[in-house]
Amino acid sequence: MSGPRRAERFEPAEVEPRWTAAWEEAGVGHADPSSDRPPYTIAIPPPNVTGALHIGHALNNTIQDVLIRAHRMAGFETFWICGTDHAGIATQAVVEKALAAEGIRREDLGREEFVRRVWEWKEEYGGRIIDQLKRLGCTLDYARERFTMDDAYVAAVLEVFVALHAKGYISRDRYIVNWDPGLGSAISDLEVEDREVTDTLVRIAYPLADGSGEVVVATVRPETMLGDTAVAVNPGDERYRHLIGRTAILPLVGRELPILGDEHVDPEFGTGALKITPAHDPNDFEIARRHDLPAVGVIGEDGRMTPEAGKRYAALTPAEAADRVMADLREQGLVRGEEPYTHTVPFSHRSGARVEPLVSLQWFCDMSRLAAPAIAAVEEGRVRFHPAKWGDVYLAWMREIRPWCISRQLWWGHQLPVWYRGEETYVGREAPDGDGWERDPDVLDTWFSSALWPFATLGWPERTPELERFYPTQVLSTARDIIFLWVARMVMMGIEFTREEPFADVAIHAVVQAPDGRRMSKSLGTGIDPMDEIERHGADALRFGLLMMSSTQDVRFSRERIDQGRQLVTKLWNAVRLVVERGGRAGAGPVEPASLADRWIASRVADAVERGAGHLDRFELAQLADLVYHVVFDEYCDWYLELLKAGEASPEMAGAALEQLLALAHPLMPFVTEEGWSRLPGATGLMAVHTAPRTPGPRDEAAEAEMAAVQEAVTALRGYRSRRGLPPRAPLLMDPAPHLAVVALDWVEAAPEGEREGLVPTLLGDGRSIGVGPAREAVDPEVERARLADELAAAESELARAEAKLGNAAFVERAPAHLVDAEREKVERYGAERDSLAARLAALQ
RNA sequence: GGGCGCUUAGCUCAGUUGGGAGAGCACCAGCUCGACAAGCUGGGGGUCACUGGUUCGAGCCCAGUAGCGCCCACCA
Repeated sequence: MSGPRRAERFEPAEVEPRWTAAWEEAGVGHADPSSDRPPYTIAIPPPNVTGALHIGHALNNTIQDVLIRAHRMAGFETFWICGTDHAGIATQAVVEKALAAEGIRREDLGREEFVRRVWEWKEEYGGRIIDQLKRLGCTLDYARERFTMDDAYVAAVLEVFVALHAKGYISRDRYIVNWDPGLGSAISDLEVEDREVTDTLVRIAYPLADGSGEVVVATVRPETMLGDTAVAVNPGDERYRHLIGRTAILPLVGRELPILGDEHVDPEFGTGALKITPAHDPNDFEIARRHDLPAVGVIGEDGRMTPEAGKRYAALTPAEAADRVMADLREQGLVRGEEPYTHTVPFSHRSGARVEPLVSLQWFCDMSRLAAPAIAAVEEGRVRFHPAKWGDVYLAWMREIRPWCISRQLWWGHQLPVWYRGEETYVGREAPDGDGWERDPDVLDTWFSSALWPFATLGWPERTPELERFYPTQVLSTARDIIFLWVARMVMMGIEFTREEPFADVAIHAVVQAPDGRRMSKSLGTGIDPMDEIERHGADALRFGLLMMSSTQDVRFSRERIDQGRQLVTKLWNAVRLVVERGGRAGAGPVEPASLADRWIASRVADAVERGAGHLDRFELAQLADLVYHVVFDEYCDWYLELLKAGEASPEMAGAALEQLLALAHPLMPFVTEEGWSRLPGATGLMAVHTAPRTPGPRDEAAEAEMAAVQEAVTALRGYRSRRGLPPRAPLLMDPAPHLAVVALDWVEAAPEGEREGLVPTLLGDGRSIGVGPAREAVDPEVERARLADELAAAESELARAEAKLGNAAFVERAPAHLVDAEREKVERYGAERDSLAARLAALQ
């Protein structure tokens, strides 16, 4: 008594880790600078050292692994640079949070001890994402893992800072910056996001000094009036022109404010008179520079009112100060109106706090001269974006580039190579000689060090073998959200310090959103953990699904795509089992086709290989995934393997075609293809380094046309069988030789005389017969009548359509001849079919 | 205020140079057949957002409209 036969199932959880280990052991990802193969390098966008793999990482790294694996198999010496980023703010925040759980503040520890704790944290938890990348199947060069705070990397960062300072690009300035009160640090323009907020727009009367009246200003930040140093009006504004040059008195403070004219003021807005607070508004800051006005800082870096705001307000929060100012103004009868006002307000991307613009002493990098060659690089095509439109976005930003505030008031990061002693300032990697020098406590913006990633990871400024051999890199793959933050800055720094563009192609991929269209984020609870998906269906399925989703636009996460990947994995696996069972082999070299089916599949595989290479060249990975799916599923499995089972194809060709398909699919689904390869007799070595030439064979148009006829016929017969309710077990055999299929169906006798022609016109076109056997089912005349009526209606509709087209003289005259001929052919064919169907229907009545 | 993108089946999305609209999931019907029930076969389902234009012919090209999304700019 034997139970049902059990298929050997593909178990990703068992299979995948095994191959990850095998690839690592074989050094698949390890680059050899002395190799004579052409280099192909990608620098991974370094994930945050404390981070975990999210969907965006999974997609981005799948894309990179596809590119790397495909080029490795194509004979390149591939180097996928591996590493993590110290991610100053994010990492510091994570560690601070952990310390807070123990009731410790970083100030309690002091800087040195705190930084030591961060390093401890990094050693303990820093490798998690690297392990996750291995689980995803990524063949990075793990042995050369880099970190943006490695000694060599730090040296590169300091070298760059010193060099840029020497050229006069980096300097220290007192300037209005985006102050993040939550972080206690300045942040750059790119780390600020606008949010809509409804505030109250209040109108405040400022009395004129000569007692002749008042000027009314409008503001949403009444507490900033304490720092006003002028009132501005538009010089063309008739209402106020006479006030220019006169003086107003700042209420509550008593300061004299010059009234001046400036084109920036919009007469239409508010009252048309603008209070000028140079220390707390970027526009006011500019106006103040133009008119040489002093700045009075009333909000401090601690986020509270300063002594300069006056005793009554000092140490309050700005919100408290606003209330008190309003109360005091009301008391003095100086409030002239209040209305709700909705506008955009800057918030910190980092801490979420409302950004407080304030004047602060910071280090800035002038980007204008760095930008010029980086603009030319894209304009002249040495750096190409895919899709190309992102190049325009890059250029638009670069052409309007502004100074970059690079200093951060944090503890974790690259401390500035700047020393002070009294009034002296020294910039250099080592402290200068002499006593009393103190190092600037600030650190650099994380993106400053990230900007050096493609060459600092290769040992620059040393001329290492890796740098000589693998720089510049070929491709940079990322989502669009860091084009400015990172991509643009890498191009600038790469050109400045290596005289070469750091990469030639920038592949911009989709941003994966939550299934409901919201942003995927842990805090919103909309995140999807890729490791869960791997657990569910395996890394291959996840990789495939993500690639299918990665068309050029933003896309919602769809688990169905991962299911589709799982289907393909299963299909491929079972195809291997069947081919092995039928005696198929790998590595047999060119196989002589033994049948129409063989010729057909060889041609279809050649087509897929060729189109796949094109998709890869154009970074169209979603199309590549779709192509692989269809050639494997629809062509190889649905048709070719069915023909193999029917004895219409040869095991030799089945093995050869499978070898090519496994190689084609391997970069997308490395695990199942590697496992399948290992099961195929004759297969040697790892599929991951399978470099057998995959130049596409010749297409066989004749075989494709004949096979199309067979497919059409078989599909028609299956449809007929199903509509007639005949048993699906009824055999359906094909003999493709020499030119067409002869179909034998033992139920065909049930079809009325004459119907067979309409059923399989392709087959009977040159007189071949259908083999017949005993009828198994009686046909219900009612059902049959209805079916014939439907088919008659369809034929008539087709006929009418073709006749209408041919009735259009312009069509006959101007359309290509083959299309016109096709319509003429249809008129004949459907005319005959209509007549035949009508006759049969009449016979049934 | 400027720029970019999107709108195709119930859902998520493909759709090459303009020549009879596709996939996965979902749905209906039938199938445990010696690769595969994580499966197979057949089927139903679409005003390609809307309006106009170009063309013999438009999902595709052009103009406009509406809705949604993103980026940049940052009139207090």
